[in-house]
Amino acid sequence: MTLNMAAVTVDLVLLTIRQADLRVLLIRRGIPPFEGRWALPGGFVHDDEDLDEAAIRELREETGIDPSAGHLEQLATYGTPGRDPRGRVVTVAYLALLPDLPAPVAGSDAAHAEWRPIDEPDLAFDHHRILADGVERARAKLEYTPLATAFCPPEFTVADLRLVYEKVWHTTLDPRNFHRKVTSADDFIEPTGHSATRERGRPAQLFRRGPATLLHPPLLRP
Amino acid sequence: MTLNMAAVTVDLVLLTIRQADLRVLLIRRGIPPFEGRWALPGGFVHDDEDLDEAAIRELREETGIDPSAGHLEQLATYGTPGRDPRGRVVTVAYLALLPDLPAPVAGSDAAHAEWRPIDEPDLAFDHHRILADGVERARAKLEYTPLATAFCPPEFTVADLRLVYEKVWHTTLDPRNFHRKVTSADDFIEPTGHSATRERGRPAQLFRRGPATLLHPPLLRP
DNA sequence: TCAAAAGTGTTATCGTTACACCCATGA
DNA sequence: TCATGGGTGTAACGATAACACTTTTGA
Repeated sequence: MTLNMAAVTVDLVLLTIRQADLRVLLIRRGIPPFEGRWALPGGFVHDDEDLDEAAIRELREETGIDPSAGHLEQLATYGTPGRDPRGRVVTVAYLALLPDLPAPVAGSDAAHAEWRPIDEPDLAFDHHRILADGVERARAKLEYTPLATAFCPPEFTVADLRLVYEKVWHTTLDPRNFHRKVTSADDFIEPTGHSATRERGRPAQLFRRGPATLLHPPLLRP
Repeated sequence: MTLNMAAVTVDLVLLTIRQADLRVLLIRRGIPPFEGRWALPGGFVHDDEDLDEAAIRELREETGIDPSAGHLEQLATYGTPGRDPRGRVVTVAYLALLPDLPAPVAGSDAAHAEWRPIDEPDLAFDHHRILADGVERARAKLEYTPLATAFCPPEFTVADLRLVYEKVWHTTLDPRNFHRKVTSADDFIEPTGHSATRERGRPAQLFRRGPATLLHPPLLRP
């Protein structure tokens, strides 16, 4: 039973909107291999643990937050021989979309964790490819699902939501048409009755996530 | 290095349109566990082999065809403890969309392979869930990608392509509007100049796959 | 009163749907 | 000639994009 065996890990692509930019949580590696390089957080899957459970546990360890605040899904699995110089390691990557946390990176065995721009170069292992796949998945999912709300706090304005789309897609959207589209899409967002005043301008209504699981009609990238 | 280790397999969800129905290739298991039950084809990933390579090898072994004839992509990974009674087995599932093969199931260690309806009950392991995920992925991908052509032979008619959509989505589509939509979508299909006569009716133009990787505008499920 | 952001109305355009209609073949 | 499926035309409808305009706040 030793042939065809591999170590199994989960790696996390944690995305958030922070300081008006799309960012990913990276960890500065303290030990070889790739010592001193940025890497995705992750760890071994325990013997009695399902893959999703391992991803949730790692998310809690790295950020201290519950996945119900955002969104967590399996991304893809990477197992090229030699991707880890220590031996055969197959990693199941997970993608999380998270609100900007007031309490960031609480844990943690991750002493040097930071929210970094998504174009950070020189990542450890094949993490550049995993990150690129995660970002592309997030971009595509924003079109057909209401997952943009996973980047938002429990109550948010239409402008907050628009900023999510603009930063993830790296584009600009017409605020007036965007407003009409998201407020008229079935069950996407629901008004809470409250409103929020920013520094300037008219106060905006606050919304929370609606029950929709698919966006109809979709919001297509320009 | 023995903790957190698992056997790694690939399982294949091979879909085709056969006898005017969406079908999946299943294998009748000859040995325990689940002896006598239908299962997805699959096998162990070799020590020097990438995951995609293992999937391609298994596809060749099970069907004798090259994946370039259709489409092969990673689907998802399943690793619930206890999913295989023999021990910890993590399986990376792949989804293939294939044309109806004149030479089916050539291989093979799979003595009892058959193209079965996709609602086949009582599959081995957690293969019911994997199959359901594969079918749903195929349904979704037909909306936004030109992958319906992967179910077709190198030359096909618009009616052939429409049948793919109708069988995968389990619905009916207006032949006239479908024709206009697929012939006007950018780079989806290209006329070969040939035409084909069926038993009845006017001969139809033959097409081949175009270079598009995304379908614009998309073909949404009714 | 002004700047800034929220939100509504209007119009041209495009894609979809439903269906009338014509075309090209085998029997 | 008729039945059958291939393929085009067209009009009503709905979604989108561009942008003029009104609303509500802080400074």
